[in-house]
Amino acid sequence: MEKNLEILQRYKLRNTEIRREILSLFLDTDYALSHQYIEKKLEAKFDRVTLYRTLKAFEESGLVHRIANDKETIEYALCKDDCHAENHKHSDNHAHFRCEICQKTYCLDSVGIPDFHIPMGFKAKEFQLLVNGICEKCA
Amino acid sequence: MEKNLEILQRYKLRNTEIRREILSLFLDTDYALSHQYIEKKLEAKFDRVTLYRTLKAFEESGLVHRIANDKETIEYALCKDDCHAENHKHSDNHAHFRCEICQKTYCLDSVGIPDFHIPMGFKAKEFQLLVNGICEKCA
DNA sequence: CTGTGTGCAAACACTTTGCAGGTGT
DNA sequence: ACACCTGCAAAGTGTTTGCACACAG
Repeated sequence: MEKNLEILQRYKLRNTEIRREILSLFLDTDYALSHQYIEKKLEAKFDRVTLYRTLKAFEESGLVHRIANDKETIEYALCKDDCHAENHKHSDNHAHFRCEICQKTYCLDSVGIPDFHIPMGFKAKEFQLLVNGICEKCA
Repeated sequence: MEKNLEILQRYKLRNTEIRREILSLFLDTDYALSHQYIEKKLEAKFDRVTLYRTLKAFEESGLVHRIANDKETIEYALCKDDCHAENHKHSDNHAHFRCEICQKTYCLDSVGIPDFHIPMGFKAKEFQLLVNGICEKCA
């Protein structure tokens, strides 16, 4: 995978097998991935600890972002399109959609966070919008 | 505490010591509480397991709601004002604000979720807006 | 060659479950 | 009286740390 290599380089991540594979998983999937899901997909090919560290490295480099949800599990996603492009700083300011039925979380890159009024005194820096509902496929 | 008793009754929760105390904690605090925080406050007065079950009961009865965040820990909050009033169904459709410095999460009851466009095919049911930034006190 | 990544073992932290006894209504 | 709540013990699950070795740059 040429593309994977290039992406890893851009984020100053070393080109190792597990990183290439996990990156491929992210690229091939249109919803957010949890540690658990990835582990299952990788079928014990790698150590669980390494997976933790890989996800951490991906997050810290800015390759993926963590998605807020009200469950116990954390999910990660690549931003689509130009988000993981030149600007090494992620703008996570788009909405996320979580399907009640299939439990998958999608980035709604087209949905920016709309303007709204914040009470006096609070300085807002970043917004995350989580929408719960039913997705296309489950409808 | 007269008020506590009344609230517990309204949510069909039995009037036990731990429930009264935890409810008081929620009433006395203007930010969201995590299991950990409550446990510390209660100073080993009750079993940790009971605390888990109490929070679960509070959540299921609709007394508190779970707040989405991108950390590992889950936080709970009473809705302010009329939210934990007559309607036993919570509307969590208000924004939450998390301070980067003090790490506290506040309900911004005054901030409703604004309208925005959801892509075709997705059926939205509930919205949660998380705002990260710096709060009044830490500014 | 050097610094970083990986796998293994173990520790640690978090959450759930089952059961016996106690308590609210 | 009955259903529900609590505490304890234990199991189950998730996450982190330290270390030795391997590997990418």
